[in-house]
This record gives sequence, C-alpha cells and structure tokens, in this order.
Amino acid sequence: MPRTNAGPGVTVTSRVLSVLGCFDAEHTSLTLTEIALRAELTLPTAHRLVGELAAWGALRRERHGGYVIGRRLWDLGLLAPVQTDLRDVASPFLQDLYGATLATVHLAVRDGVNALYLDRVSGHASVPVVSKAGSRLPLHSTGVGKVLLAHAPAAVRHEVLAAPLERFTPYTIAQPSRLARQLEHITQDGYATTTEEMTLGACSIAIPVSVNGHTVASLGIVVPHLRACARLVPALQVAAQGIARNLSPG
Amino acid sequence: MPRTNAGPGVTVTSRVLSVLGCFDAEHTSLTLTEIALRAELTLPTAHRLVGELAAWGALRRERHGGYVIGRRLWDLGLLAPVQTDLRDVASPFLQDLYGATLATVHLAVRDGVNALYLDRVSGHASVPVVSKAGSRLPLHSTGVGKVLLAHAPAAVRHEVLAAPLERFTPYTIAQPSRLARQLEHITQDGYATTTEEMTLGACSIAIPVSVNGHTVASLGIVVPHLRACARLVPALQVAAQGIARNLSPG
DNA sequence: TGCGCCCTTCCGTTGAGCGGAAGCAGGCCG
DNA sequence: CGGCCTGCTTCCGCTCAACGGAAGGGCGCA
Repeated sequence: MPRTNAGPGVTVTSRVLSVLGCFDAEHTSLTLTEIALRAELTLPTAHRLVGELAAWGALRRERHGGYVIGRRLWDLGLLAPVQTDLRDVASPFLQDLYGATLATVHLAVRDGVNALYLDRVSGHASVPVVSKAGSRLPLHSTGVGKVLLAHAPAAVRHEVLAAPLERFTPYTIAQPSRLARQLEHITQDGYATTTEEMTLGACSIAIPVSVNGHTVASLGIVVPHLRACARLVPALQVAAQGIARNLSPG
Repeated sequence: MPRTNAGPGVTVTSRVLSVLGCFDAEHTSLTLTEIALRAELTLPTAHRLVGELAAWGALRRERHGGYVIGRRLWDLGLLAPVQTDLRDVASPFLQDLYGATLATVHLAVRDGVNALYLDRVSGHASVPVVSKAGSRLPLHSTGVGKVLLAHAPAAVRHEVLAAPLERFTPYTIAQPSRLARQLEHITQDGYATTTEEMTLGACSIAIPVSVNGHTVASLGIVVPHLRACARLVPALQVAAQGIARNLSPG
C-alpha cells in the first residue's frame, strides 16, 4: 500500500487549500463527509486536516455539526489589499469607456475624507483634469468624491460637513446644507455630477461601484459640459456592474 | 540530520497556518525572510509553503517583493458567519448591562430592511418587549433599527424611506421626512431613541457597534421612559466599545 | 567592484502523513 | 427493542513527501 495514491503534485498544503476551497457562497456550511467528497480526500484525512483547521480557528464547527469559515479567516480576509485587485479588474473597463468617449475616465476609492484615485485613462483630446493615479482630492468637490461621500458611513459624512469646505473655483459648493441636499439626491438618482467645482472648464459624472451592497469605489468621467449626461450614465453603470461582477466571489 | 527538528505537534498544516498567522493589521505586507522569521521556519521551508499559498491565491506577491493576503482569502473571509461570533462576544456585555439596569438589553444586526435580533437579556422586572433572539422587526420603529438604518448604505435608507412605514402604535413615525430628519440627528448624537413607537409603554435607547469604521450591529436597552437617557448612553457606549474591541483583529 | 540582503535551488535523510479497517454514537423506523 | 443507516472517530504499519544545510544567483548601493 503506498502512503498515498493521490498522484504527483498533491502535498499537504494543497490538501489543506482544497479543504478551504470547498467553501463558496452556495456551500457556506459543510459536514466533514461533504468536505471529504468535495476536496477528494478520504474521511480520516479530511478529519485530521479539518480538525487542525478548526483548532486554529480557520474553520468552526457549528451546533448542527457543519463546518463554516471561522474567525481567523475573516480577520485575514480584512487584510487583503482589495484596492489593487480593484484597479486590475477595472482597468479594461476604463479603457473601454475611454475608447467610446475619448474623455478622461477615472476610478477612485474613499481614503478617510479624500478620494484616492486608483487609475485614470485620458488622451490628448480629453478635458485636462487634476486627478492622476495615486493622487487624493477632497470628496466634496469631485464627482467620484460626492458619490463616495453619499455612500460613506454616516460618521464620515458628518465629519466632512462639519469641517470648512474648501473652494477651488467660484462654483465649488462650500455650504454644508447645500452639499447635504445634493448627497440625498445622489442616493436617489444613482449618480453624481459636478459643474466646474474642482476645475474651471471641467464637469464630471460619477456613479458608485458596489459589491454585496457596499460601495467600494466610484467610477467617473470628465467632460466639458453635462449635455451628454443621459447617455453617459448608463454606459458608466454597465462598466460599474462589470467591475463589480468581476470583484465579487460569485 | 532529522527531517525536522521543530518538535512534536508541528505539522505541515500548522506551519501553513503559522505563515498565515504572520499577517495582522500592523504587518500587512511581509517579505519571505520576514515571514520565515515570524513563523519560525527556515527560509527554504518558508519558500516552499509561501510559493504554494501564492500559487493558490491565498497570498499574493506585490511588485516590491512583499507578500500580502490574496484574493482567495478575502473571498473566504466574506463567507464567515460573523453574526455568531458577534453574539458570543457580546453576550457577557449584555449580561453586565442587564445586571446594572435590570432592563431588557438586546443586540441586533441589519438584515435587509429589518433588524435581526441576535440576543436578548431580560428579567421579570423588565419592560415587556416583542424582540427575542432570532426575531426580525422593522428598522424604522425600533431604537436599534434606527441606528442600523442611519448607518446603512444609502440605498437601504432610500428603500426604507420610499416604502410605506407601518404603524404599530399611535406614536410610530410613519412620515418619511420626519424619519429622515431623525436619522440625521442619530449620526450626530451617536445614539437613537424611541418613545412607544413599537410597543406602548416601551421606550428604547440604542447605539451603534462599529468595527473599523463600519457599523456591524446595534446595542439597545428598553426602559419605561427616557429619563435615564443621559446615564444609559455612556454605559451602552462602554459596552459597545468592549464588543468592538473583542471583534476586531487588533 | 565588493558587500549585504533577499531569495532560490538542490538532494540525502527520515518521520509525518496516509488510508483501510474497525468501531462508536445518534437517530429513525418497523 | 433491535437493526440499519449516517456521520464520524480512532488505530497503526508503511512509505514517500517534507525538511534544512549548503551552495549559488540577482539586485541595489557605496
């Protein structure tokens, strides 16, 4: 009897990972027998590995006997720099949007009370903008920033509205009550706009990118005026849905 | 030379888990050498294990050479039923609050447009309430519900405010504009109250339980009147901070 | 160029890991 | 109550996957 008949390339590590790989959105709680079947392990092997994973906290056994993902993996998952994934996933969508509009397209996430730009695509014919990958701009004066602010935890919104709102152009919205009203409209309309509030000659349209009900980013486009708004919002939404679909574990 | 001199109880699985355990909020990106040191492995061993973890997607190597938690663990972490953890962690705090007040104390999370009660502690002298563990009540008519709604994604708030708000007592707030104004105050005040809006004779005070800036639950107390509000809010906040501290990976 | 740091590869040795077999526990049904 | 089924749980002889010391490579910096 060989020690294992599983074939080459099968290590303990790969077996452990096979066990973890059994869990997905449709299989969040699994019995030991189900894990063994799905991971293609014998019952005693699965028993040993699952036992150790449970002892460490990677898995947890529930009252009815099924195993679920445990606290330690939840903690670890929170450490993943999803933003880099986000940029990689979103990049082709940004390219497509640029190709269709020749306008500057950018992607941002909320970083405290600023919008952090992860990526930007623009060309010679695009409206000049101050955003570039890695730069931060205030939430209140940019399209993506307003989207991120509208969908941020309430404490963030309160913090932004309580501080002085800096003016970049004569059109920048600097009254908290006016901004707050805009934020309510943004959640209803599903998109945000700016009209020369950050840069003279530059207007923007932005929408949220949401995964599992959480807004993780905002996708924006910069145009000289908002006349094409009705056409651009659906295009942005299609791209945002594409980005979200590629981000979520479905 | 023995195959390993690490001592009893050290398995491949435990070594893999030691590698994963190197990562925490203060060490989100680690070189192979750092991982080997922190996991108490030799460099070749760490190299083999990390290589396999990276191939599977549990870790990812960044451009500058450091390893970070990868997408697969982010995906798995999302599957963890944190709510059960939450109940276990919160239980002693709920008991303490009950012991100090003899009032009904409960913990809820948002489940769609409802408050899902995870736990409740009450006694014979407590005000009778309709909440019990496992039950769901509307967000707009309960203290914990209002807290959860105020801190929910904007889309949820919009959904609740757009639907008819059911009346349970003559005091239930059923006008969307009035509820919306209350929600704004809740974010400023840091707590919510109800005055016989769910059950006659029952008022409540509730606060958010937040982890890393995200409201994950609400902690509430039911009293016959709000006279002791100024005393109870700090007590609730201390308990909420204790719960959050035990929940977060710090 | 030399040095230091961070890997990356190699291979003889051996004990950790394997799985078939046996057994246990609990629930259900006749 | 006894038998059957399901889901584990434990055991132990065998063997090859895993180990780590040693050697070497690549890169950046003074």
